[in-house]
Amino acid sequence: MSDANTPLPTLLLVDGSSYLYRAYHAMPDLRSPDGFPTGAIHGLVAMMKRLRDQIIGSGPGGHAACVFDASGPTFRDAWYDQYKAQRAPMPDDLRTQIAPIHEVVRLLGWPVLEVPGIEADDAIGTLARVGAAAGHQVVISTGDKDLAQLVNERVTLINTMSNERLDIAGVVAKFGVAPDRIIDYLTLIGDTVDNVPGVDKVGPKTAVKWLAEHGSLDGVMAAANGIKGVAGENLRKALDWLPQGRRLVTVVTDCDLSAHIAGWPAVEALALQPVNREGLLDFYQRYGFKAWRKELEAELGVGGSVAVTTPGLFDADGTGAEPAKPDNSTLARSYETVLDADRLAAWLERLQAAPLAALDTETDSLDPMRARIVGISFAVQPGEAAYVPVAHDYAGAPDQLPLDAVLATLRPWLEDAAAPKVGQNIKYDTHVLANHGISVRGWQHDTLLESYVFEAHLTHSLEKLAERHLGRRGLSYEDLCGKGVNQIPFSQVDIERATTYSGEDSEMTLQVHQVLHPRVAAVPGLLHVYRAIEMPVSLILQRIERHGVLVDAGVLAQQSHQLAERMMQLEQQAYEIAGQPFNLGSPKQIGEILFNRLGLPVKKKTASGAPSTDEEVLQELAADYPLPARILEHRSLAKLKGTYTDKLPLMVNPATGRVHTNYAQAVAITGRLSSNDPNLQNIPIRTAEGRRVREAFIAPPGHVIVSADYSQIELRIMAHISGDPGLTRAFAEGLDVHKATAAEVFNTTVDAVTSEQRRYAKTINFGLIYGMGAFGLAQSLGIDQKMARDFIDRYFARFAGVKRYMDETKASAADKGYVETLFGRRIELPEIRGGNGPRRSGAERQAINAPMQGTAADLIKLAMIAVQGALDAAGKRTAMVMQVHDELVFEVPDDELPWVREQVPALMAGVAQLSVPLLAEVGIGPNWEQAH
DNA sequence: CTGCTAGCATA
DNA sequence: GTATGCTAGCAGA
Repeated sequence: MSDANTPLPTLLLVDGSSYLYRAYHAMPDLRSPDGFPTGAIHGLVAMMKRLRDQIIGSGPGGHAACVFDASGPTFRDAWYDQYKAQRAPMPDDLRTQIAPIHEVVRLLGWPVLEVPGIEADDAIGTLARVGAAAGHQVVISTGDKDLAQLVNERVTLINTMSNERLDIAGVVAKFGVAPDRIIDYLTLIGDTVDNVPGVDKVGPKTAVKWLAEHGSLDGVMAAANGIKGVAGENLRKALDWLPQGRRLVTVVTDCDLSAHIAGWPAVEALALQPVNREGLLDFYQRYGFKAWRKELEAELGVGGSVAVTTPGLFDADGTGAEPAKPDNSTLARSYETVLDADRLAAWLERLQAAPLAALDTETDSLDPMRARIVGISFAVQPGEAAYVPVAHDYAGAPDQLPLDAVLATLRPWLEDAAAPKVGQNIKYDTHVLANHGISVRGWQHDTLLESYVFEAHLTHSLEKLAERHLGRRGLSYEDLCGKGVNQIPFSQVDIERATTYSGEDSEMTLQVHQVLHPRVAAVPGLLHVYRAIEMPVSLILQRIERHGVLVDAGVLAQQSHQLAERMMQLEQQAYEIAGQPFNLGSPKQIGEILFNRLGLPVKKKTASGAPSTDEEVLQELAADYPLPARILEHRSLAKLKGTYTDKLPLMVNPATGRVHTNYAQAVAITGRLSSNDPNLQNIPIRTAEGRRVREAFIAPPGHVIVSADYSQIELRIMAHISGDPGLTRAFAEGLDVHKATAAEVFNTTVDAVTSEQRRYAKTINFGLIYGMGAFGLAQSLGIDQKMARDFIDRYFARFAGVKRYMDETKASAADKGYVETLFGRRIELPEIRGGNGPRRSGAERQAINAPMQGTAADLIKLAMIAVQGALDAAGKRTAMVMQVHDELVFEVPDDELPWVREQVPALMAGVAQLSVPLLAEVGIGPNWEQAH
């Protein structure tokens, strides 16, 4: 559509910045002959050419501007220090394309505007206001909804990507409010991209409803007290913020641009210029846009008109020779489907010659122990990959090489420790191949772990890594297989699409590694953690998981039975007291019975406002009423039964008769592992009934369970890092550290410390590790806050080094934005510099805790490496079967027990020389419970 | 069927 | 008051 029929001259304003990312992500990873990234340039040029044609027409004349954000802070940053704080930095591959983009847009004849300190939106707002006042029909091309607030009789929006056009009626249709209420609308819902909060839990629906009811934001705010529900409550909480939010989302239309546009504010200053063909020719030459160059040469040869042609936006090389494919990300790459033995042999040669090869398996299951291979992909250089399907079985699927033949061919390479390999989450692929009898060797790198070490606080899926580091978006698993009920197994995915997907996975893994590894290696501490800790631990975890642990399902079944009986009794008693049956598993129904029917006092509320029935509350009520105690006991038994005694037997792998947990190595930001399916790191121990679950974790005949755990490891680390003399001495002398703490705080001797004093000191010690304040201590000791404050003060007076550590850590974290473990692992704390109080306090507590928790994690990982290394070197059959943060559990053949009980604690204690001794204690038994 | 909350298990 | 993962209930699709 063109505006040729409108009587007013057109002013076309392009929000260049809003299209940068879109073009970048939409385009394949194009490169100039010398390797310079050109995808975003290509996308922008195609779009600018088309826009000029569509809106202005191909003849001379017309007014326009292409506006970009400048780098650096703007006035909004000064208004609000969290503005755009969550935004990821621009990928390097995009950043380098910005200067060429400005250049080429100018060559195409466009006035280009980029004003330091002023955002593109505000510049556009100003240009639009002035243009409209000067009698122009203003068309704003943007992908950003925020600019809808500028729409009026003279101003329309057009989204060039989607071809959507918005006038006043269009805005009402799309957003449900008129353009002059868009600011109010945006203020209410907030802007997550720019990190501007709105009203919590209020989205487009509620915002539109409120604005319809109350006319405007001011109307809504005035009516705040009358608005019911959670949304109303959140609105009242947000009242102080909203004026500032409104200011942030309001586009400024009176910026001073005169220093940046010669002749401004005359609209004539924005006249479109003729295309600079010579300059453009040279530009196309430099960046390898061959098709456009030819086209321009042809035009120059004919010496014809100024017509600018418009190849499709997604026409990757601009030749127009191929129709644009819906999946543009696969263009310009070469992925081969390997269906015969010759091609497989050819790829094997390439793999064997490669300095580093990426591989990825596609399977029929997420469970690493049960997954069967459906296909394997490889990449040895960017842009190229092979996919070897072996088990696609949909109707019409081509004949594939048999899995056995493929593995037989590849085995020499897969098992060659001298053949360097990289993968994304190599632990999984190692399991999968092990399921088929292949022991993969030669893993050099894992992009999952590179990313985890580099920025643990982010997510590490290959999809995200490719976006973050390659600026690339591949096919997603969901694209291929769908989700939920409609999900199909990978074996039913069309082989051509599977080739693209799996090929991309391998190829992107290789490329992510090429980008990420240098960044890890640039920081010596990170490289050390990656190479000397995470990579070796990954292999050990694979072995632990694969070995599994023996669980006696019979013992658990019996416990389940006993639990069920006791729960029935409790239920009957509860129904009698309540006078009616109710679901003891429902906090909601418990609340109804307790607080409404029986009229017990409400002690506290949950986050969403319901009366809380948590343990603390029920404990308190149990002193005065009979029902809460029954509920408490029932709840704890239900937890045991539901989570452990019923569930664990179901997790026994029928093929091995064992339970194989999965350790997540890249989840916890402090460096800890986490365990899932099942979680073996939260098996009960505190209560007697719970503890019995551990009786089911047994050693097979001729073996024993050995548990070795670090004693007080985090407190020892605190002593080491802080250098506090009192704490150091307590450990050096081998004292009971809680008693020693109590003796200091209560000004008595170690021998005279009462058990209550020790309990207090223990709570303080733990609290300190968590960055606790007086409130928290008071809460957990059940004392008043002043008393708690007093304890803390006395503690810090006696252990001044600890106090100094806390203060210095907070200061250093605020200064650097991260904290470190003893071994150089970094924990980013983006919110420690953030304005908002509670969040910053939270980050400060993390700053205190993370070095201790993280160093403990580093130490036990080093212990795993040391112990497994010693076991292998000595040719022992002892197997490491679990890790529980400060504890390692082994399944030990009887004859190896002397070696293990001697060596393991020594190895654990010897992984680091701190200023206090490390101590590991050993327990031995027929099951895990008795090994403590 | 999916996603959320409340509650609770561990270090 | 740090770091996790899992379950039942329940609401909205």
